[in-house]
Amino acid sequence: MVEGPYIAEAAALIGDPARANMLSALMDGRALTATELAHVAGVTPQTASGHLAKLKEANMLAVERQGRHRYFRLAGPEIAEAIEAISVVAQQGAPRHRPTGPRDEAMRFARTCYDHLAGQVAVAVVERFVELGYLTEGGTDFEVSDRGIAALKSFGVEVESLRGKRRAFARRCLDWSERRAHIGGALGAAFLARCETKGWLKTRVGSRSVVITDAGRKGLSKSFGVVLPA
Amino acid sequence: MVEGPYIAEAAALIGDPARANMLSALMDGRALTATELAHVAGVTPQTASGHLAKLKEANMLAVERQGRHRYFRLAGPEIAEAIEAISVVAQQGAPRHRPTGPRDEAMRFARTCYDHLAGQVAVAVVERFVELGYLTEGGTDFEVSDRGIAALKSFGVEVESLRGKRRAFARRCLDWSERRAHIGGALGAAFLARCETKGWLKTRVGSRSVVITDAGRKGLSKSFGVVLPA
DNA sequence: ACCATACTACGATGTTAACCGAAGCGTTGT
DNA sequence: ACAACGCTTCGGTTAACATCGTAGTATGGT
Repeated sequence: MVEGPYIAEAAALIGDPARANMLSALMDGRALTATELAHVAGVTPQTASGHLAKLKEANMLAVERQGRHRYFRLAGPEIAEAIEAISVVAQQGAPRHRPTGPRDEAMRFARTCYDHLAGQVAVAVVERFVELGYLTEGGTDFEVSDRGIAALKSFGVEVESLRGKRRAFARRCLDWSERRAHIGGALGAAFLARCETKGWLKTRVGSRSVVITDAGRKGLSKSFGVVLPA
Repeated sequence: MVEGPYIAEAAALIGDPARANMLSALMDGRALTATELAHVAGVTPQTASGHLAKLKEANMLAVERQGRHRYFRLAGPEIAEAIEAISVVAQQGAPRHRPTGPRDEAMRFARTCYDHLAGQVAVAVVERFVELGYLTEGGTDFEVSDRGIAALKSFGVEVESLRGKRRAFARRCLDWSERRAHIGGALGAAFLARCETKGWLKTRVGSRSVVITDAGRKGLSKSFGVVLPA
């Protein structure tokens, strides 16, 4: 079992409160500056700089410089998945003071996961799409049927143009709260983006939770027959 | 983002080399005694005792006492999944001295994951089963068709008797090395157990890697048409 | 040219926790 | 009853590391 130490190294990196806060803040897939991350972590910029260097060294973060800013984002979906998996054990791990506040409620209902939609809404959409025969679940990814391609096209997402990219096309992403799969990858990102431009969903800055507008509820119901809980 | 600290707590627990070694050793789902775990971790029994207490406190491990021994095992499949997910980022994280020894080769080919089969062999079996229409992939679990139930019955696994249990029936479990799903849950465990009693597979003590016997190669090919790499 | 901003490098400090030795408790075997 | 074994608790030592203050470099704005 030579892998133990390597696992420990990676886990220890996530295991610091400041770094965990930074990673959590990046879970929506956006890129944040070093100072912003210092703020969410509750440490000074100097300290944050050190943490970010370590996370970058371990290839957990990717960095992009823009003028005098340095934007950090998660290096890939695998990082997000690992953090979600840890969330699951952290959740059931400690049955102590864990006030399920309104924010948690909102998070459960709809949130971003890296750059795609997650939560009850995301799962409801996937289930409906499978029901309609738009999607089938194969391997680690979803397959989109011809009917699905047509439906998504009329919705405003060009499936074919997403395929060529290096990025996974329609990855299955396990939902932290629902424990069911939702759509990640390029298709998941495109779907979320399209919902936003249509005004169906609104993302709030500084939070992963997503608000469904009235138009969104009606649209999801009318276009796809998706039934959302009240 | 109130969840950061909780994630950090869980990750830090996994982030200690001694504890990571213990958890790795338990990844095959067996239960080990405290002293055995002390040995694999490379620490004294006193130190191990402290670590085990913490892991138990966090509900990552379950304990069972038997005489003067205390047997520890992973508290559930979620723990195993989290560790696998961390393995993925640890893998791609550090491209330094990582000698892919023969043990790693063997692990990639066939190993146990908690209590079911993983690696190239496991993935090959799943793909073939899907191809034959025995399985379909739905949500977080697989569905077994009538044809699949019949085939498994003649193989020696009673699918129906597995359903009632509290445990997930046929969970999709993402493969660390292959990055494709294989069968976990009660069905995965039953399949592995049946392969062992038939003499198709041999598990080695103290290692997660699994050996395929000649009978196993022939049997998998003959019964299911599974093609294994040389 | 000047200053403000964003970030990084270095050094000092303080806290945390892993570790082991010694000793204690409970169980098993003779 | 006694010894052996498995495991846990306690105390003290040591090493690692997160943190911040000071100081430095680079970029952007005026």
